[in-house]
Amino acid sequence: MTKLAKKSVIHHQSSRQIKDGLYEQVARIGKAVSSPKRLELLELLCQGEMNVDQLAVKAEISIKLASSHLSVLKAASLVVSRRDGKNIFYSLAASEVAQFWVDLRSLAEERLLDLQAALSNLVAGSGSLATMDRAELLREAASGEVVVIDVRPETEYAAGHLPFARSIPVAELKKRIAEIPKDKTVVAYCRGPFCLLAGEAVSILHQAGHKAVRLEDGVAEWQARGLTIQH
Amino acid sequence: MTKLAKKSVIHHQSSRQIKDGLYEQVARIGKAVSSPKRLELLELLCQGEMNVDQLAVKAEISIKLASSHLSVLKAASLVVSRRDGKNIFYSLAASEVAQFWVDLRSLAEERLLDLQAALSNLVAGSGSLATMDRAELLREAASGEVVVIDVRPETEYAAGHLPFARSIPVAELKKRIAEIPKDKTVVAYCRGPFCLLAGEAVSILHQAGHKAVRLEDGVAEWQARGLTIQH
DNA sequence: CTAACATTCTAGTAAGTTTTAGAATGTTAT
DNA sequence: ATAACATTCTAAAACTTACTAGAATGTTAG
Repeated sequence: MTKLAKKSVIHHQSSRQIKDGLYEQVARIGKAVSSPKRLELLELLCQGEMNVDQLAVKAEISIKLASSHLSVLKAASLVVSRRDGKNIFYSLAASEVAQFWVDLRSLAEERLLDLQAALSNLVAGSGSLATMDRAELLREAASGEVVVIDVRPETEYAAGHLPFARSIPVAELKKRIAEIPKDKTVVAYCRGPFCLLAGEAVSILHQAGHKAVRLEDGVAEWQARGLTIQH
Repeated sequence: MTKLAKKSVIHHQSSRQIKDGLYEQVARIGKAVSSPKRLELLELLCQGEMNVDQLAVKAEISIKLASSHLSVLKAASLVVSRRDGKNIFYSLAASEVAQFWVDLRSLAEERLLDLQAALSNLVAGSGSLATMDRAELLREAASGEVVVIDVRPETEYAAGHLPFARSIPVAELKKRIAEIPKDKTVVAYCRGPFCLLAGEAVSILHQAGHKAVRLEDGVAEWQARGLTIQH
């Protein structure tokens, strides 16, 4: 009656314990996305399947650290892995994860003034494509009025890209610049608003006398709007 | 040239530093939603404005702890506060925050088997309203075929509720059960899928010989589907 | 077998989080 | 002035995280 009373049942959860358990589960996802490096890895995986080495190089961290972050993401069921020969390839566990990354980033952009400021600095450098909406862009790309180029590494282009886009990785842009017609506006895109590749590409194109603008969307943003991706 | 060279510029950020800064900002939101108690507070605030004391009581934590969690949410710009007399009332900083809570919880439900299992235990107790879709429910509620009751505390009902819903807080349900017509199906809802109030209400109604089902939606879920809330 | 890819274990440092508690402070209503 | 509401500061304990490094382990291709 005194010490042993407690709650009189042991194998039955109190409603408080049930609730705590539920919120704790959701917090697992929150914890998984509470580290900047894990978010960067997640965004890279939105570009398509990659092995640990590619992820580590692109995120500029050690393989061991990448591996441990990836195992956290995997424990939260946000990513899955697959072995192919010597390599282990990671990919998003579901398309909802890409959607969630876009939602999370959008919320952060809406709510955090620091982030808005940082992004407007980036945009100031290379004119962003604010005015043109996606349907309009699609129409102009289809008709050939504008040239859409995907400046990510070619493997990411191969894993999925915007309709009518051509692959010209930013690393090859200078030597391949002759491929781009001088009389048309070039729309360059990369991994999304946080990626700097499209900005670089626009600078290079401007220096070469092209009319070029940046599209902030990447494939994840494009898909999040319900638009289709080409393979 | 040796030690001072480093990167030759001090007031100019490297592209790595820029990126790190961007992801770090987004991680601020992730950190804010990485604690179970903060998530519970966020869900409570989805029900409407509340002061610290109400939040602390409902989340079953001390006022001081509630206060410190709330200041974390405020630092992440997810909530705002307002003083009214002796009380400080917190509320969501924007409707996008409620939408984000629903998105985050949905992702967790989709990805985490543990959470699915915990929820199916809850649902097993009180038959959930899986079959009826929202438009259908709305029609039946409008025509009076079903009776929709909001079993949250009355102040939460007053802050916003589903169309055609009547307020009968679960604490008063037993003594007010005569108010409910015996010949109609009762649909009870509360704060959302993680809230146990509607389940309790359904049990009480069943014991009293009523036909009753639970609607898992709360106002946040209802709004997240683009449906309107009544005030 | 060897080399390449990746993970795991151990271990350590550094830093941050969650929670509780006591005391002090500030604001507002009565 | 006093009481109620809420925050802030301090401190401490328990815990978790991020990162680095070295060594060992496991898997697969050739």
